Amino acid sequence: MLTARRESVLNAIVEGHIDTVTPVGSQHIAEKWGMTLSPATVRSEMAALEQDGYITRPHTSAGGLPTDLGYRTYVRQFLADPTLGPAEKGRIRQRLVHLAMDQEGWARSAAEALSGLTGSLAVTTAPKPARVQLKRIELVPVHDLMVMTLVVLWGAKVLRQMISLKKSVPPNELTRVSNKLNHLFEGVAPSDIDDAGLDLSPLEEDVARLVKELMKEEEQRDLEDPLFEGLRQVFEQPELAEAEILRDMMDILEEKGRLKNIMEQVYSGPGIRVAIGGEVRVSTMRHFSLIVSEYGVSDRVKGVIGIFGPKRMAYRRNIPAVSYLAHLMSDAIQESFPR
Amino acid sequence: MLTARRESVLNAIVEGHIDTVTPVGSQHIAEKWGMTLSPATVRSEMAALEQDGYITRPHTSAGGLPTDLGYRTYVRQFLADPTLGPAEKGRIRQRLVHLAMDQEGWARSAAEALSGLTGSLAVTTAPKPARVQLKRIELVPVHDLMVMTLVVLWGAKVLRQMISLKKSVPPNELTRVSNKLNHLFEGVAPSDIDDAGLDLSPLEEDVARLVKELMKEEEQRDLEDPLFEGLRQVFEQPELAEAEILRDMMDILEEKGRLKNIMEQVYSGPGIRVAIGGEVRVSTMRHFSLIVSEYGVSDRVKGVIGIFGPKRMAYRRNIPAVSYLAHLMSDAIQESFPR
DNA sequence: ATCTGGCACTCCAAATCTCGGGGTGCCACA
DNA sequence: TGTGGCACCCCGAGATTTGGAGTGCCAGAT
Repeated sequence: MLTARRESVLNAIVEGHIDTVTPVGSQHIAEKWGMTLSPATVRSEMAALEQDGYITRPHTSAGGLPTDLGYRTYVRQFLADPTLGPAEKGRIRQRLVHLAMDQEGWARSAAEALSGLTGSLAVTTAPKPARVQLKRIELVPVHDLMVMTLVVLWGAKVLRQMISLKKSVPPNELTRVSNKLNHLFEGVAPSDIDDAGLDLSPLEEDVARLVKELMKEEEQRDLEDPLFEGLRQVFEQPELAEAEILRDMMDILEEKGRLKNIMEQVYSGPGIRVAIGGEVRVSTMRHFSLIVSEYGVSDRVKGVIGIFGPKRMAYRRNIPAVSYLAHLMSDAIQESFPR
Repeated sequence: MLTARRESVLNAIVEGHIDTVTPVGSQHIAEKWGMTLSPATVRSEMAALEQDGYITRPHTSAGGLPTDLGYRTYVRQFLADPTLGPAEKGRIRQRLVHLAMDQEGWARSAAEALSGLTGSLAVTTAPKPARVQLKRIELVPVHDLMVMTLVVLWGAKVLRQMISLKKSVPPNELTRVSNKLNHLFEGVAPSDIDDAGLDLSPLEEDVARLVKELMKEEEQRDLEDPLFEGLRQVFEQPELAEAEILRDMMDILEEKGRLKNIMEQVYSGPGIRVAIGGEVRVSTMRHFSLIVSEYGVSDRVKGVIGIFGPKRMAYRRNIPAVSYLAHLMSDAIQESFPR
């Protein structure tokens, strides 16, 4: 049974731990309370909290530490109502300047704002349109048996892939091929690329197939690669003195794929999500939390923005910040992707 | 006076320190020597080395630690002759597979090979052609007052920049503009873009100017942005337990610009270079060393590859590895950029 | 039926102390 | 010029101590 009082004791424990790093004892809590409750009473509440799995103790006769479940219940209140003071809102808006930037620029700018504001490691992915449409194909000879295929999509995304040829092809022939294909396929979606009955040369066919392949892949992926900002700050966190924890973090951050994978597990649909420690089935996340929110315009374009850090992070500030920034991004995108 | 014997004592100190992490005393050295010299004699040599600034002592009556100068003299021998055993060569070649990769792919593959082989943090920049030449201009509308300009260069590099328009321009007008400019400027170098007497519309002029600007910038930069590989491994290094040293490292690695700057200070021309600790005037480099080598084909295309790590790194292995890999890269490039 | 003050007890973390060993410097001698 | 010997230094790893923060529980107050 989680009575109201018990819950506020839990809150005090979580917040106490967040800003002292150490286990927090009954006295601290009673004091924070303005002594409307005695330490002894708090102790009995703590015993109950431990019983029910909200807190643990590092050893008998030590203060309490929140468990994942403890954090979860603590966090719930901010998820329910992630509103932000107007002052904070202003501060965020101020930091988020993205005039004349491409989409990756937006993502970077958002990450910078978020990181600067919360002092944590911010993670964002650039907005990615759900449907892809061909703008132009470009064939650039690299040397006689190698050609780089560039596929420019609407939205200014560029895909690239090398082709190796069996035999040398002169540049002007390449130009002819790309012109022909551009003519045939301009503005087309990957499913509409169909070379049946078009009477294409073998090279033309190869290129068409490759382009279709690349575009399909692009359409399949649902997030761009994440980029992060504020790595340095996260090292200030005391938990990273632990070699093992540091290793875990590097494991997650070293290749984008890992982080992306975790983000995909967590975000699932609009709204703000939090994954706390072991809640996501990745062992290296044990000591960390991830706050993420999707942003974008439903079904047309989306990205994800979030904060990664030790479980002992400032949820109270971070959750509303992520939430608000996601809204700002969505608004900006709404304006930029009309139609 | 650095006699031959004194120098070999220095070598023993450096290598001893490299693999024990601790200061190294006269006994160790004498033993390593097979006891052809007594510890007492070694001590007097060490006194001289300290006198001349090759080593320091953390306190009276402790073993010796190499200074930057000490490392420098130690390293000199490998710089003079950075040859590698055929076995090692084979192992490197084996790791370096870059068929059908673009140039950034090469750089990444090289970094992976280097990192995997030496267990250090490898840094590379993609090969960058010295001269730039226009392949194609692409104008992609983003929304009615925003257009993304893509500039495709020979070598398949793509530059991108947003333009904001004063008033809306229909897509087919954009296509017309890009077609016209492509017609005029295809294959041209930035200095040859000259809109005088060409009778261009204001928009055409703007785009032409922008393209010229972008290409000039591109020509000016002499290195691509560095990318690195093997971050996790460098954290295994015991020196990074020191919070301050760790912070210094994050400072250098967090934004590419910083690292690039240091690399540019160090590399200066073909051949292999080493910067040890304070030798480069960047305070955060105090505890670190950087081995770099240019690669490429003289005056036509170049990049840089290197290893970053604590001063106490395996120069003996790392220097030849960097050197050999640079050669491999140069050869590969030679093949791929004929003409 | 709850809450509280009091008390005995636990455990950690920091401070202090001890001590062995790896190191030096120097000197006298081959 | 190199070496053995010797006195001495000083760090670092344990061992020991100690103070404080904390608990659990009980008996009495509300």
